[in-house]
Amino acid sequence: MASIQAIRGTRDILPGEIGDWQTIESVARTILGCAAYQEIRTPLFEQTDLFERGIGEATDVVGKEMYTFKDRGDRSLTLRPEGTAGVVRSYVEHGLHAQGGVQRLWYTGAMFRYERPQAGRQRQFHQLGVEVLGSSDVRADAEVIAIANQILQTIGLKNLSLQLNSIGDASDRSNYREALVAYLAPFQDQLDPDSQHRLSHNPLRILDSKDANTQAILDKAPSILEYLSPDSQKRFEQIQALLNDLGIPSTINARLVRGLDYYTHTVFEIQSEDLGAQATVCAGGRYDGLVSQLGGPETPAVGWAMGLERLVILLQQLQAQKLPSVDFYIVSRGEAAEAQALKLAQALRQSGFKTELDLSGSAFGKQFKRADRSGAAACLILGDAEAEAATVQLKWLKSGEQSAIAQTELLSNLDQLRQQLTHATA
RNA sequence: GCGAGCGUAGCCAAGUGGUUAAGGCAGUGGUUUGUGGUACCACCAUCCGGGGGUUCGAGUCCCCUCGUUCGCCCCA
Repeated sequence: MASIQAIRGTRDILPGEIGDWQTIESVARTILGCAAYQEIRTPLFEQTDLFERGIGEATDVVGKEMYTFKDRGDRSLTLRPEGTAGVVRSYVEHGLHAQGGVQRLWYTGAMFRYERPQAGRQRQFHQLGVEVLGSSDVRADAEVIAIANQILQTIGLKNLSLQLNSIGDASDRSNYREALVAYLAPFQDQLDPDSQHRLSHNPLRILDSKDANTQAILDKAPSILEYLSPDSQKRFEQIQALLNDLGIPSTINARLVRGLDYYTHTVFEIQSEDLGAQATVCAGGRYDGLVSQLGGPETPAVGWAMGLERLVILLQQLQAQKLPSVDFYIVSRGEAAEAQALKLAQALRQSGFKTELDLSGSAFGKQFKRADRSGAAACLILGDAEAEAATVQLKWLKSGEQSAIAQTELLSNLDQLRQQLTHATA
């Protein structure tokens, strides 16, 4: 194809589906506002180093999925593959911790990962996420999960499940890692190739393997939950109790480990039954070590991110798109009438009516046809006679009732008009 | 990065080697130069994602390429 098209893994969001995006954003904005979270906007690209140190060099996201390039000053920059690292960098750089207390932040925007595009996965995609910085209270973990849950419920999504796990602190994990490797070593030959490789590099991720044989071997493997210290254990029990009190059902999944290195203790995912292989709609957890790792003071933190494209897919599954209809469709013919029609349209718009002006100049019959298709409640008609008398024909399209009214009178009785509109559309 | 499927107009879609590429929806014009939603008529792909090859002849077969879908990896 000779014409230029959007590059692989990117997509235009056209007017027909923008409503779903706006629904999701406004629901989230309202809920986050009520929970006293503040929006933060950070740059789309950062020093490459930030992601390498923050996310972990051994992770796939950093190892093979980053959009990294040199700028003209020979600096290595990377299009952000996720939101947390940038938010934490900003938090440290601007000394937000010095403001004391807990910082509750949220963000939304485009993220970039160089992956093979697939349903629910693109190279440029959008996330909405929250970060609570400065609290180690278990209630913070519960709060962020409750908010995620509230957003998804309010949007109207069904068939979701919350999976919960604890991966303990660094020492719990290193104890467990040893135990897991000790258990798996004798089975090394029977593991799938990826898992064999991970045995030496990142053994915990073997738990995630979808290979049936590997999973069978894992059935008798030790569980991370048996290796939690008493403190970690207590945390995990508390979070479960809190969610239970909040009436949020959850499932413990001891094999849930996340792909980014910075997580500690609580990790969770919310999955949908109605998506394909990319079923995770929201994921997150606690990351107590990240802030200090990026040069800030020891700061406990917890957060999550949602994949907006995936939410849009789910939203589209459960509602037929209905075209937004307009209040008034204005048809006109003749020089004077056309000029008056424009003025009338502006006046109605300024008063908050959704008003569409027919610009075609074609025959009245054609204009009426378009008026009908626009789904307008009423049609305003201006021809030579109306222009002369400074009146306008007001026609209710559903009933077909039509009457002449002075333009000034129309504009001075807007409240009444508004009432008639709600009746006409009801 | 790997495996498999698909790619015909804005959308859905027939066509499986032989002159001019069905049909439906949408769109545009008309019947109707001041009144719509129904109906009827007309128009709407010199071309089958792109490039190359086989053939007397290709949308139809082969190769490459791009895109897309599903899965793996991984992830939101």
